[in-house]
Parts: sequence; structure tokens; C-alpha cells
Amino acid sequence: MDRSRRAAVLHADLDAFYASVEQRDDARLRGRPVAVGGGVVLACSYEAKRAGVRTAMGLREARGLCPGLIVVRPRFDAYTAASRAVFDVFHRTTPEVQGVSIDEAFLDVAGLRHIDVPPVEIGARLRTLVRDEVGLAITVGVARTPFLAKVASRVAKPDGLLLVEPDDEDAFLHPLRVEQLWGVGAVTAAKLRRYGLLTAGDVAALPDVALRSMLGPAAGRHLFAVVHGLTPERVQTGRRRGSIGAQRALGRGPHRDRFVRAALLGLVDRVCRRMRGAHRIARTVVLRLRFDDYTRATRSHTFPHATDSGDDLAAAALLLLDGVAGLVQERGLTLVGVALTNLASDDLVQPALPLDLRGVAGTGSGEPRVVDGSRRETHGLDVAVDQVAERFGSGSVRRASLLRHGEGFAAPQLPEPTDDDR
DNA sequence: TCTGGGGTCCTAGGACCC
DNA sequence: TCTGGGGTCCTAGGACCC
Repeated sequence: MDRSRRAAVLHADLDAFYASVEQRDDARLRGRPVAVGGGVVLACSYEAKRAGVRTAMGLREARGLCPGLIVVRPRFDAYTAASRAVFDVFHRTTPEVQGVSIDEAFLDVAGLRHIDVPPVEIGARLRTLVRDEVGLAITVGVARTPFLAKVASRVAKPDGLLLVEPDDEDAFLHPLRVEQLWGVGAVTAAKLRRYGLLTAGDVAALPDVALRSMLGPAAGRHLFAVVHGLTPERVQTGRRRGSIGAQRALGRGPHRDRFVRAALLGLVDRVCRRMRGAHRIARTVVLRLRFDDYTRATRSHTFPHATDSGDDLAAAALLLLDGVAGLVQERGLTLVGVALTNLASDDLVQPALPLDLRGVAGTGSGEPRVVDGSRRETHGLDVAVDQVAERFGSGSVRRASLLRHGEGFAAPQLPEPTDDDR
């Protein structure tokens, strides 16, 4: 059979994940409407969904819709452990696993043809294994592309299994409302509705130029591909995340300046730990703010080199915060966040690299390190780069540059966070 | 109903370079 | 004196996902 016409991609998606873990671990919650959250609903059981409770809804509203709602505080450690157990089942099923989030993944089983089990049966076995080993219900969509498998699992929820054969793709897709298509949210759906386009079939009747002019080039092209089954077939394994972030809701202000700064420093410390734990280094730090009126703002600073220096990243974050003091004063701050982006790998960091760089212009006396992933050869250190090329081969060296710790940013003195800064 | 904490990708303008 | 196109990078914002 033509491989390109075979439904061999699985999308496996745990049902109402956080709420299901709570129901698994506490028999009193089973069969009852459960919401996990504090302030807002992070996840809710299907019993609660039937009453109209939705993710991201305020708890007060949720209780109004569902008087018997049981609210439990999230236990993230339990969810992480359950996720690991489920992903272990995934990896035993096929080496081609692409994690999408804590509770879902794509699995490519095309390479498993020699065991002569149809993909839909592999999906059924996967569901049984997850049920037996982890005690959770998981829905599986099976189709020719990840996108179609994702939509199939969405349609099959809860606790379902749905195969979309290549010949049935249009018949499956075209009756669906546009909101059911992965990537079409409220804004895009509203735009399409203004043109009288309610279903995927309505959209499929249009030429791609029309969609591009309605939605912009990328979104239009994407939607055209979606409704014609032209999305990529390959599952993407081995992708690394592009950013690491943390944020914190502060509640209604006004907040003392040093409280906000201490909160920000705590966040920077957290993301730096995670970044080092992931063996990454960052070149850009992004400050995220949310105000009383729920407007948002971001500010960013990009360093000349990727770094893992917490002091430099914290200093940059604090300077960015200083730069929006007026906005904060004006609108009132309710959330502060920080993200590290432009991440590079620290795999090739060679602290003891036996290159003699002393005397090369610009290196100074600092301990130079070679870092893969920086995009520019700065300092004009072509001589040194040539030495790196000799040592590691020219392939990786185009992207190599020399990093001096903390260079390129004048770090101000940081206040020490103290106990009363909370 | 006043809304958590993580992410991804795209767009658009300005700076800068060739 | 007035004039190109093309490319990359940085910044800020927006849509969307779970």
C-alpha cells in the first residue's frame, strides 16, 4: 500500500486529565462533578462539563452553573507522575513520539508495519494499556496526518477511538464546524462567520487566495491546507522547546515596588534553574505584564550572546521593569512574568577548551567558552572560529561564537530579596 | 464571571546591511 | 539629489493551544 495514503498517525489524548487523576485517586470523586483549580477552573470532569463548566472559567461562575461542584486544589506532582507513566506506554508502543503537552502526544506507527497490526488496533491496545497500568481513560484518533488524528481524537472524546481512513477524510472533515478545527479559535471563527462560513466544507469551497485575504497569508494558507487534507504527514520527534517561562498573578494592587521586584527576581531564579537543568542557554529575556484592565504588555532585551548567567538575566529583567514604570503606575499591575527565549544548547560548551585565545582581540582575560547556537560571529574572532572549526569540524562552526560570561550588559547592583519582601 | 500558568507561531515596523 | 530591492534581526503585539 502507498505509505502516503495510510492512516498511521495516532493522536492520544487523556480525558479531562487533572480531574481524572483526582477521581482516580479519590473514590469519593468518581461520578461526581469535579473541578481542579483555585480562582479559575484548570480542568473539570465530564460530569461538570455536562453542567456547562469549562476550563478557564471563574470558580464562582462554575459553582453557579453546577451547584454540586466539588473543587479540589491542583496536585501538579501527581499529574507529572501520571504523565510520565503514560508517556512510558507511548514510548513502548513506538519510538516515534511527539509530545504535544502534558497529556497528549502524536505517535507514528507507520514503521511498525512488519508486526502486521493495523494502526487502529495499536490504538486500541494503547488505550487498554493506559487504562490498566495508569488507571486513566485516553482517547485515540488515527489518521494519515497529525492534524487529522488530532481532530479525530477531539471528535471521539471522551474515552473513544476513531479511525479516519484516507478515503473518508473529506466526509469526516467537511461537516465539522470551523471551531472544531485545531488552530481555529474564537477570533478566526468570528471572521469566517462574517463571510457566512460555518463548516470546514464551506471553507473548502473557497480558493486559497480568498482565505489568505480574509485571514492573512500564513493563517489563510494553513486553513486551506487543513480543509483539503494537505497538512504535513510526519510526526516531529526530537523537537526542543523554544522558550522557558514563569509568571505569577499578584492580585489587585497597588503593590509595593520592592514586592514586584522581588517577585520578578523569584521568577527569574526559577526559569534560570529550569534552563540550566535543561542544558540550555538564553539570549533573550522577555518581561510580561498584565494590568488591572486585563490589557497586556511585553518588553524584551536580547543579549549579544546566549548566557546562563542568572545575574545578567535578572538585571535585564529589572531594567525592563523600570522601563514600564509609567504603564504600571497608570494601569495597575496584576501579573508579572518572565520568559527566556532564543534558547541555544549548552552541549558544546567546553569550559576547559584547550584553545589559547589570549591575545585574540576582544577576548580579554575572561575564560572563553565555545557555544553552539549563537547566530553571529561577534567580536570578529575569525581566527578563533577557525581554530574551533579545526577541532570540531566546520559543520557546526558557522553557528559558533565565543561567549564571555556576562559580557554586553552592564549589570546594576541587585537588591537582595529579603523575607519581608512578600 | 472579572480570568492561572505554561507554551507555539505569525505579523508588522524600524534598524541596518549589501 | 534622489533613488532601488532584498535580506536579517529586534521588538511588540496578537491568536491560539492545553
